[in-house]
Amino acid sequence: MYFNDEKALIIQEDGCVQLEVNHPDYEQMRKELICFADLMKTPEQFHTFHITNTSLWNAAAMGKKAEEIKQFLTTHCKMKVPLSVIQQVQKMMHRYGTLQINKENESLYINADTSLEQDWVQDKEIRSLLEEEIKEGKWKLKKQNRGILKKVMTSKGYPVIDKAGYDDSEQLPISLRDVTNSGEMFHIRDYQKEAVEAFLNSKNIFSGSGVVHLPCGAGKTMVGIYAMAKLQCEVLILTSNKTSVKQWKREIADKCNISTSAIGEYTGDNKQIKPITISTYQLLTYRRDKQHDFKHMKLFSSRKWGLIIYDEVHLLPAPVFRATADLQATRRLGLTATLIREDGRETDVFSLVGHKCYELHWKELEAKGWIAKVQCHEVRIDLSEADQKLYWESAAKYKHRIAGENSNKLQYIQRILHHHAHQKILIIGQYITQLEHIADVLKAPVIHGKSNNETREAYYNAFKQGKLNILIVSKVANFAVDLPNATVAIQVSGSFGSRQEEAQRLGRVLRPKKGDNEAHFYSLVSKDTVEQENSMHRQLFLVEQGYTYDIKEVSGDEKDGMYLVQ
DNA sequence: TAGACAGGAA
DNA sequence: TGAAATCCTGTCTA
Repeated sequence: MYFNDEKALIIQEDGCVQLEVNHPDYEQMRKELICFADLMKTPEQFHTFHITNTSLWNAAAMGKKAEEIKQFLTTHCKMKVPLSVIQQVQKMMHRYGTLQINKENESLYINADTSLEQDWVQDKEIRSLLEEEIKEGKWKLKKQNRGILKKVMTSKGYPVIDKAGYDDSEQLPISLRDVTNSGEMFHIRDYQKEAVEAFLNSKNIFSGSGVVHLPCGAGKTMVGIYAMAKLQCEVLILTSNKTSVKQWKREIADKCNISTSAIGEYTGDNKQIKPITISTYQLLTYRRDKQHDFKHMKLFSSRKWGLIIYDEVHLLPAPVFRATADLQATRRLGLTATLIREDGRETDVFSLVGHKCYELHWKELEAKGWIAKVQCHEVRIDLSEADQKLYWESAAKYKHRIAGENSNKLQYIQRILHHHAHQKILIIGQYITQLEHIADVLKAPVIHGKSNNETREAYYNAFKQGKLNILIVSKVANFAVDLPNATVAIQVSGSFGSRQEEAQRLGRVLRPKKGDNEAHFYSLVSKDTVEQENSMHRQLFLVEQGYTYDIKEVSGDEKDGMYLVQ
């Protein structure tokens, strides 16, 4: 069989694409591939991508053509591209845009391109959501099925473009201010403006709804606020926690000409419903037990919202998906830094909130200087002798923790601290006992879930003001929006293969730095354990964004710390 | 009537 | 896979 060794790709029948890491065109290839395929694995020699229906539609939504993709695959494949892959690309990209939902005289219709096969009509589940056939390629559908139909059709390989528009909403005059409360001049950044334009004019599955994908610290709140100012309507904002509710409220009051009495918090301790209302996912999904209803879901229909903002949309809980399915007549804006979920429900986010309508890769923002340049290091450390015995004798479910708490990690933490002396360093980990032990040895404070607010604030402030250089934090780092930024982050343990957590933690050093604008992210991993496997998966999202981990293998009895200083 | 705290949920 | 964090509510205390 013809096999060209100079080419970079191997393509399998199931849509998996292997990219040779040492190929001279690796970087260029990676950039091309992530436009239409998902990164699945990153072992040392080949990175595996997967071409899926969703990844192809996303490419189509962002303006890519089937021909370009086929051309790219054919040009760079070591051998002949499997026919099944060519067909999938052809079929899915061509299907995109051929099915539409339209509104005529208050009724909803689905219109299909009749030059294509109408096999979707044969599907029982899809049929049950339709009302009647008007003529070939035109079906009437029940209004209440608008969301669920899109979801079902999408999952079966038929993306529908929703052009039925939105219900009338209550108007609310909002404009941006030029000067903030602290007297600073304020203007919106170009990319934030572009994101909102893309959202309002999105021509993908939903016109006028969608997900904006921006790195941590790129000012996603401002994107939401600018969208509000453009739309001039009443807004419901859903976010992940109470600190974030307060932050939205503060930002809106600071950046907009609007009376604070028009902004309401709808949380456990304060249930206001105002023209701008901010709430949490957890309140919405609260119910006493499975026999009771979600009593706060009615917030969705309590006013004529013109826009619903889903902050951190990747965290969207299952019951809110269901509610969102019924909300297709309200404009929706999703905001996220990491549109990935380990439960695979990102397709649901696409089909119910909206497709990705704007994206700025982390590395692009770095190049523009809006975020710091981060060097990622993975330090692979041998298990200590005691832990090694324990590890091999223990059942699988305990191995992750033993590897995470590997006592050899401590000496490498100390070496890294020594190497970055006088810089601001966050040590982040998963297990409280481990963190407390580290805190003990380093004589540094630790903050975890049970630390009260005064303690947290006191340490955060000391850290911000430079009175404190080392701060140890638990999983609070995944949630706390007020956790101060640092120059160096050391991850000592983490939860299984969470790509989101890895990205979140790297985000802790992204704020631009004075001088060379450089920061470091270290991930300490026990060599040849489940932790090493998990860490590969954790890194996938960041590798997709263009980060590379420089890997150092070290053994437990090494006495010199030179490996860090080269 | 505010604050503390336990218990359940996802 | 397991551990930890968060939030909401109801109850108890001062």
